[in-house]
Amino acid sequence: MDLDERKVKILQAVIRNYLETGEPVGSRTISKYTDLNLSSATIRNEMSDLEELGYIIQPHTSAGRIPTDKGYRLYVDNMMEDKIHEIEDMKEELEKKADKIELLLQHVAKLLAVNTNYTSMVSKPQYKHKKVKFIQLSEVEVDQMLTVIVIEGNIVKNKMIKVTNPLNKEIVLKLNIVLNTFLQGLDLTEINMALIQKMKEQAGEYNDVVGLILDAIAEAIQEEDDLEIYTSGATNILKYPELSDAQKASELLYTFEEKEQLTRLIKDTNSEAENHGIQVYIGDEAPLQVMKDCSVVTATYEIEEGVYGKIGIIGPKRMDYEKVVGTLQTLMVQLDDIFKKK
Amino acid sequence: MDLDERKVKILQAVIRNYLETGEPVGSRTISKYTDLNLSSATIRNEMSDLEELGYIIQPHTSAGRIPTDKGYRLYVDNMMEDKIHEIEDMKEELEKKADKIELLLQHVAKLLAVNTNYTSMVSKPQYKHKKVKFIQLSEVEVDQMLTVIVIEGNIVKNKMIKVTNPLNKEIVLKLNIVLNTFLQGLDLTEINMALIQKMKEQAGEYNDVVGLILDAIAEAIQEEDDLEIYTSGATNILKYPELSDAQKASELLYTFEEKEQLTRLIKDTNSEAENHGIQVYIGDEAPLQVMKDCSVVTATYEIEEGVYGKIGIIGPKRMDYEKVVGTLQTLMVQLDDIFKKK
DNA sequence: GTTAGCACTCCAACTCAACGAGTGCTAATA
DNA sequence: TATTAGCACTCGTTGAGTTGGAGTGCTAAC
Repeated sequence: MDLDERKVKILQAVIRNYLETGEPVGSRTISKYTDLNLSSATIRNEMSDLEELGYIIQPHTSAGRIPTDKGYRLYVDNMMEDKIHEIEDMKEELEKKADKIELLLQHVAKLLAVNTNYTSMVSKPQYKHKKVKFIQLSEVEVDQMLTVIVIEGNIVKNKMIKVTNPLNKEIVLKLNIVLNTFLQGLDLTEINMALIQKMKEQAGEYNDVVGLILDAIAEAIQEEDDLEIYTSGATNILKYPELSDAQKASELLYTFEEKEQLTRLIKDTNSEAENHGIQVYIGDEAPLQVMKDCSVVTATYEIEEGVYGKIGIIGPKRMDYEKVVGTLQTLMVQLDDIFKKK
Repeated sequence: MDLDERKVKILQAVIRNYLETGEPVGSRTISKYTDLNLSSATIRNEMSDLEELGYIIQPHTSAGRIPTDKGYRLYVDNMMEDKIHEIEDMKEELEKKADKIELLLQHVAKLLAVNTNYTSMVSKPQYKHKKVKFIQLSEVEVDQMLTVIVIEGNIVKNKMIKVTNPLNKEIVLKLNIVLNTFLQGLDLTEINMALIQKMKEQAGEYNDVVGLILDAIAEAIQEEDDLEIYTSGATNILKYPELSDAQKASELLYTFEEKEQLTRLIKDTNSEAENHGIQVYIGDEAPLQVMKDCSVVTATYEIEEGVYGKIGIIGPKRMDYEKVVGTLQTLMVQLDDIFKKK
């Protein structure tokens, strides 16, 4: 027995209907609401076959059928193929816009969630080797020095430094020159003891300030090291009865609040993501145990060669896959627009 | 009939027990687990009185009693008086520590939530008249200028500005001097057209850059204008059955996710808060309709004269008030420590 | 004033039957 | 041979009793 066209159509109908209602769908429903013009009895036979093939399942003997993970998988693979290709082709060339990127991504997450009624997450792109691009030391108050550090990707970090004895303008100028000539273009691994020693020599009696600034740089780069994730619409999962029983909902919501599990998810999917397109994880395929009753759709965006982040949707398995993929797509276009405008 | 000491003790016992169990408490329980040495019948009589006085209520005829809002109010007012005074006395003198303050407050929120098992919120202190303290323009790349703006409270903002024709070092120096001499110490209302015109004159052919920088300043100050709120432990509310029915929980969680309702709450409680101490809102007293089944405890902290933020706890009405107030207190001490150390 | 005792109330949990949606199977039909 | 009508069967859901227990109010005795 194999999967002929009619079976696929019936499977499609079952899935579509189940996506809408969340209830098991019976043969009579399919018979009435499709243009196949088959009696419920015939549908029953076909559905029986589909069950044997593992695409649908009965939650209990006298209930309708619901799709299995395998069924969803077929649906996604077959019916979405076009859409997915479409998107893979449009290589988003996102202009870097590092300051305010947090707000932007938060906004993206929000849009995603509002448009889909599912939960969204967006990860901040990470540069692999964070290089120092520019350092500036300036006096804000007599004992307060401001260190501005710009790292690769025009990410700007600030750190106030308290000094006990004030530095005069010349010293500040000199320190700025020393700092920039020594450190520009280096990442953390390249700033070694020998280098630090030399800088401190040049700084003379102000070597303690250099120490503080180096700490600030380390801190700034370290800060960028942990993958930041923005989520939105976490409470949307409560809209789907199959996910909103106390136990499950609580675990899921907790996962969205404490994001460190999500970073694992992002990292896991990153490593697999040789193709930088859209990926769909259904049920147990999802990289996190808590999401075993969910589907996860992720997309990768690149802001420059090798620097990319993820955007994703988490929702029930009866997720409106077409819409989700569509939304991810439009949102990428919008992202593009925003980046280009600024 | 008035509220004698024994009635208060019984009321106390009812509330304490209800806080623990979340179940209506009966006369027998009180009789057994207090040192009053009264039979359940006597307790029954007293409870009947307490009900008549409006401190407790029966959810249905043959059930135990649960405290009314009035009951909780008495409990809080009477039994917490000492604690509240204690805290009002300890005027927290929080040293300002503006950069990284976001992380710090986030941490505070987390600690609060973890310690209490309720939901916490922390608002960022706001300066009323945001004055420009320091401006710095520097070249990061040939067409990329970085504007650093420090405003009152040592809040640092950055903005990248793209220029079409590069500025040489002298021009940058000159612009920095112009910007700082003209703008230092001013807030948004004081930067008027006349001033802007004068600055542009001084900037000569680079007046467009001045325009961009002014925009950046406006943006930076605007950004600080909206009250930022950090929350933690939103999912904790699901631990309390009386709050975790689908409808209520969903609304509450949504409120914590979309924080703009919380800003209203903070602002409302601010205006009332002539006393900068701890305030308890029980049930309908809470400033937000969604929290009508909750209690809200807020505390005000001051980082300098007139600049304060709020920290607060939202939980079920059967909240462990003593613990919450205690935790708020310890956390304030910790906050103090952190500020002083740095 | 306190307590023991008892009748009463009412919720929660359980059982049970009726119902209905949906199935599988068989026999008839095109 | 594929499709369909018909029917018996299954099983979860719903709603109506039933019961037990926790808790109360009241009364009479201490």
